[in-house]
Amino acid sequence: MEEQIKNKAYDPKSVEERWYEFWLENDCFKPPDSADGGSFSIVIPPPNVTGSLHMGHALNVTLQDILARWKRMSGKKVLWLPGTDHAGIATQNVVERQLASEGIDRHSMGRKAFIARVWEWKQRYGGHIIHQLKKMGASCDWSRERFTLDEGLSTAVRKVFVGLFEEGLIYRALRLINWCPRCFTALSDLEVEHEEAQGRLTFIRYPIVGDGSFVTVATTRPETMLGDTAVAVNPDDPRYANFIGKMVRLPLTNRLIPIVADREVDMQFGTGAVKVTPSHDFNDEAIARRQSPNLPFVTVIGEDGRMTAASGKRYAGLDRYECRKVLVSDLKDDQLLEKDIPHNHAIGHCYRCKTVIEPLPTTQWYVKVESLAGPAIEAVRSGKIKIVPEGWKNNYFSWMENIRDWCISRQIWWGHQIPAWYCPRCTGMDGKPQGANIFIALTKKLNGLKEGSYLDLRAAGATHESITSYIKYVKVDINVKPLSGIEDVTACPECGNLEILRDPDVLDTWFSSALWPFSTLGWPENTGDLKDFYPTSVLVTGFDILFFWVARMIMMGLKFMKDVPFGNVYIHALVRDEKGQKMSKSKGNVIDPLIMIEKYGTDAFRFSLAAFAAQGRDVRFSEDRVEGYRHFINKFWNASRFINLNISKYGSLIAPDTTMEQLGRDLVYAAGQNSRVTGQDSPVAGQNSIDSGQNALAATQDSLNLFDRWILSRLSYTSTEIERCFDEYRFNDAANAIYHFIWHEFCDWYIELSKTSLEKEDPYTLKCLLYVFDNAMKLLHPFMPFVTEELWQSYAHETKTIMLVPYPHPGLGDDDAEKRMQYIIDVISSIRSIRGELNVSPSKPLHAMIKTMSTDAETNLRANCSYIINLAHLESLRIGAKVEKPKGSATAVTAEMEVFVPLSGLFDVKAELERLSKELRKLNEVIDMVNKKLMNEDFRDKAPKNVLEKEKAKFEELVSKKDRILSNVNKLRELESDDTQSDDPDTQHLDPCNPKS
RNA sequence: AGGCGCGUAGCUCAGUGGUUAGAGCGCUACCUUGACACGGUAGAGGUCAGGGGUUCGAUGCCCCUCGUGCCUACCA
Repeated sequence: MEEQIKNKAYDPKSVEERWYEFWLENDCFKPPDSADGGSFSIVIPPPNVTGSLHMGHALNVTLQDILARWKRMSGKKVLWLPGTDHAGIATQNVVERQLASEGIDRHSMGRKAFIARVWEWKQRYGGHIIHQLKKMGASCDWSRERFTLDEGLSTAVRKVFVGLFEEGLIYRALRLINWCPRCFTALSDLEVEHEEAQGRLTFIRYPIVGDGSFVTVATTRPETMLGDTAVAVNPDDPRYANFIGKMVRLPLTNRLIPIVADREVDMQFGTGAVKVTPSHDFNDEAIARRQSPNLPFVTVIGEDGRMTAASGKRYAGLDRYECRKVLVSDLKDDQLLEKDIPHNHAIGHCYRCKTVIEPLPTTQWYVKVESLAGPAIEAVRSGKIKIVPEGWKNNYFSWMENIRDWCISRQIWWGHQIPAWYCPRCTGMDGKPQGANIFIALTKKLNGLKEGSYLDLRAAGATHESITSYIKYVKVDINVKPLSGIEDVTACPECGNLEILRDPDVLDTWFSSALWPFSTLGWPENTGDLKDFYPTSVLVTGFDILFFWVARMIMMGLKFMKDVPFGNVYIHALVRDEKGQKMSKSKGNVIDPLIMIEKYGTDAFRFSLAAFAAQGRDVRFSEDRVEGYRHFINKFWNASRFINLNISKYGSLIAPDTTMEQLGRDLVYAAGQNSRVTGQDSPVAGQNSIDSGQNALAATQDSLNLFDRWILSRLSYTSTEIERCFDEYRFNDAANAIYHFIWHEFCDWYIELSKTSLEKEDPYTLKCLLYVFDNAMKLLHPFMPFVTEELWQSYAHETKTIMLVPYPHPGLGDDDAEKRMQYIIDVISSIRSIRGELNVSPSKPLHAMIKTMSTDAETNLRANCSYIINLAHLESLRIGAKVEKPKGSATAVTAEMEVFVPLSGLFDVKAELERLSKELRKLNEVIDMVNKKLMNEDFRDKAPKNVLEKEKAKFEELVSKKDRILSNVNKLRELESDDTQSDDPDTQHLDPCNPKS
């Protein structure tokens, strides 16, 4: 406590690490063995092992931590399960880059050694982000941390793969896929980012065989013409009706290709004739498959993005873009280039490396999603899964309803290797021995061969063992039949062959992520965690992975757990910079969360994120606001200093060594004795409900002072509000509610008022201060775990951490106290306003008189006049129905009273007249408006009665107020013409607060 | 091209079919008052994008326009 009193400012650095260690040592993040309130679980969206904390993570983690801490304090058995995913492509890229700097490539070191190297990297650097999550204060149960390549999770992956495979929901297919020529792997549709770019539309003449005329086609990718196998026109296009069935000579090659008809050809676009390159365009592939017989596929671009041998001698080996230039110039030379005009279109890029993707025909593994999507759609439609904010539901549906099969194989090494094997000895679907259809490249020559079919290599004398140990890559033709099983397949079930080969591909990282909500809880084992925590309560994530991850988790959860993976999905915004731009390294507008923490402390940073997390809106992050919330923490810190100072001063009012818990019980006990507070419910005991409601306080009106009652009522209201906000994931509203309560109610008013009653040694005020502050710390804790723990520990408590203390529950309000308090606030504010606007020095004590218009107002003001005197800095105050306005006073008019402040001598009549007429102006505007409404017959007839009544009452009040101001104005006018501004004797001998005077 | 969202104070954003539309930051004036200058008090500042419509009543609901952002899409 002494420590705290010394420091006028909160210093987060000296605090945060200490308490995080403390929580860990005391196992505060682990779910208790039992809890009455049921369980609450969240699995973290696993960040990439390669990742380091960015704003998105920071927001994501903050929101989850708020929920976890809130639910924990609310008595739930909370599990927040952390972990990372292995991020196949990204991680492999990182390590390959590292290797490249050492002059090594992964193929030369071999698969085994490479994977060992990645693990090494992972152990060394992979924990980085976990460390950063801890800095954020994340209350994850670290003892349950998981990694998607863990043994347990790999078992789950294996089981799911085999299950789906055996059911025919996983299959291999040869078709066009998105290929990244830099990452050297297939990508799923989702992993391709489309970006609008300025390109060119090239019009090329294809000579028609026989008649010397041309058909002109338009293309954005001229280099693919080398792989054209047809030209397509719409069968209804009269321009080309006679062309269908004719042959054209493909320029720059000697190939003849047909002109075919296809309904999908858009007659409006380009020339209405389209070149068809089935190997390099999804659309063309579809045309090719619609033709009968199917059009042939000629692949002219290879996996490395260079032209293949099939493109002809002149172009083979050229980069695809280089080839484009050469080819266009060649066409020009041949007079076959009609025109080449600028053209905007969308181009797909690899989401990992931004390289332009190349559609290529390859054999890949797919998940047939249609049957999985149905139930997943239904789960959301039926409300079994609630998506918040609701707007995202539509996105979810529209994607799910048009979902396409999911390509899950990746041609990389880091990941779950596909559990599929091939027997080279068995006969394949094309009638050949399968070994002839398995192509293998080796890292070194074996018996004179560096590559060839498995059969070729064996025929040359290489053993199965030597082949498998020197594999560089393997390509398994679509005609080869895969074998799969929970256990590794070591012998061909058909022919008993022991010399079989494993599929080299690994699974898409999202395949394992899709199982995350149950694989992390121990599935396929039947664990206690699964029973306790599945389905999880809520998934907190960004919308950017709604399809990648959320949708797939729902499908997999329903399929393998027969239940949804989570009840709620809270989708939060993207964090942008203050200009609304997406943060990205290339733009250089990235704000590093760790720098924010360093500068302002974790609590201020977390609170900022929560306060800006309005639903359905992006977060525009600006550092100024973080600073603002650091000020808020400081305010809170100093409120605590104030309380501690007063404990030192007035501690004798409470028993020595009283804990906060005891204090609460005492408050109730005393209440029972002298009827300060009635009721069975203690404000702090029991469920910790804040019972300041009518029941509890009915008998206290004469004993607890107005302000104690008022602040208890505000606390109660705030708790109610916060609980409602949390329930609806309105984090920003919750943050604002607590901010407003602490700063503008507790500090601005209650602390100021308490100074007066503490001077009178009112023990209840001290107790209320402590009690309300104690609850404020609890309310704030989920947002600001560190400072609240630090402060909480400086008070005597019976429990060891604020983390596990019951969260304040909503209670009843005290309307009577709120209404009375409003009078006091109005009076004090109006006097302050007079002071401020008439430029009266704050240090000058004033006299004031209040003419009351009801006995209720009068009693209320009299009971609290010492507070008014202190807060408005008065020398004297007279209250009564008969108070007359002294000459030369400034006035303020409120609903039930008039306030006069005699200001002879330091009084600028003009300024006061100005002030009053400004108020009159405003008032007149409103009166006009209300009057218009009331004069409207339709309004009187059709508006609901209560609204009508309200308007009438409002009108009366406004008019009365106006009259009173007017009369004050008139008196001032008289004064203005009166030169003798002598001191008013009335103000001289005022007896402060004496009702009789 | 389709879908979704946004446009409210100088800035960032809340908000609601019916009180004089709010907050934070910023701004202005005054104040070093014993919790806090990372503070206090008092102020200034808004045709709620524009135009129609529904309604007794619209910033809120509907339509259109303009501006802006995002997602989805095989127009070569």
